[in-house]
Amino acid sequence: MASLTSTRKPADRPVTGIADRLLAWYDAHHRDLPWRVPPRELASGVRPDPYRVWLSEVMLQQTTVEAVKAYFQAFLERWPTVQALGAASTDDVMKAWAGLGYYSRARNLKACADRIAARGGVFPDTEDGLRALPGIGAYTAAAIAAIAFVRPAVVVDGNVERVITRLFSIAMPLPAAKPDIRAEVERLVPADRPGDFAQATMDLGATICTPRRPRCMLCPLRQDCSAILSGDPEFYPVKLAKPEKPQRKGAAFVAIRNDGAVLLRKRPEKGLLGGMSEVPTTGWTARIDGATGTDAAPFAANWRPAGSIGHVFTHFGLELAVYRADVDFTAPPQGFFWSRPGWINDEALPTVMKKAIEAAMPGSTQKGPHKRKA
DNA sequence: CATCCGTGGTA
DNA sequence: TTACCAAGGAT
Repeated sequence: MASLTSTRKPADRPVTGIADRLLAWYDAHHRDLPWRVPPRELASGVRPDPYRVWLSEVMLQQTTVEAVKAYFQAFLERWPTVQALGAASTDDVMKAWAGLGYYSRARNLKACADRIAARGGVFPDTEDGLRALPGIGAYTAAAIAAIAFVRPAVVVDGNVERVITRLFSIAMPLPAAKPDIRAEVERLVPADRPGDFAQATMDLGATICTPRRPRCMLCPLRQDCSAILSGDPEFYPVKLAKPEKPQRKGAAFVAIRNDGAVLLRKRPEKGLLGGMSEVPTTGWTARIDGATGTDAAPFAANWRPAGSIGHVFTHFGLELAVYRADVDFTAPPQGFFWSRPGWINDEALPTVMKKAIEAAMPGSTQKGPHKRKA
């Protein structure tokens, strides 16, 4: 049975063949992704563009492949090189990132692009060099080093953790099991194809060794897998229960000028939705609820109820009462600005704010990466 | 090591 | 519907 401690020694079991079987499966069943150089092309000497590898890896942090695709294409089209991204304004990058979440990534992306551009557009080709850059942590540094620079880096993401804990029946809960997982990956990674090995493990985790209902019958590693013998591979990886999310309340105020312009303001650079734009709201990021009526409106106006919207953040849920007022003043109050009429989807608005605006102005917003008009 | 940080999809 | 979770990083 699985051990709860680290007494298992990595050298106890032979691993010959695991990487080979995994890579053979990858050669035949890999996903075709916009940022990826497929194994056949890689073998014939095609090298991945480090800019694309980096951009995709940052976007993929805690974000699904399907959500990333459209944003990756939009960024690449608008900023084809890291120098181009370095020449962009942080504000434009935030606007382009709107809707993808974890907005500090966008700020760090721009900061990192500046650093790379200052080096002539050349990325560091070592794990340590990459790790020192903003927005690049242990995982991303290893992934770029392995995929773009063929370094034998130990790439461990959520997929790898799941595959490895099942393969070796590691029952120690995460994150305590991370050192053991790293040790197992370290002895599996092949020196000649570290990038493909990393991507193969992630593809396996995404399509076969899934969190729920893994398709073990189709798995190229079923003969190597310890968890499958237990009859309940889904048991792994073991994670501690997460604390339940508190529910907060507040109000949002959508002021609309007669030409359709919406009154916005910019949020502080740090913290929740840092650096993004918003319609004025009552407090709701504090531990306590904000006011839900018009008492706390940013200024006097004919505020009318426009329904309410719900939104779920990482660590709390939010219900926002939405009010709309049609106003006739031209000069924005101190700290506010008017969005360009009809261009609300071009602002750096997080999804929760688009929901509020949509409630006040049905049909005005749309999802996905913003595409600039000509 | 724990907490904070978005969003959308799935069973 | 609730609950989980996705190619994590910064502090």
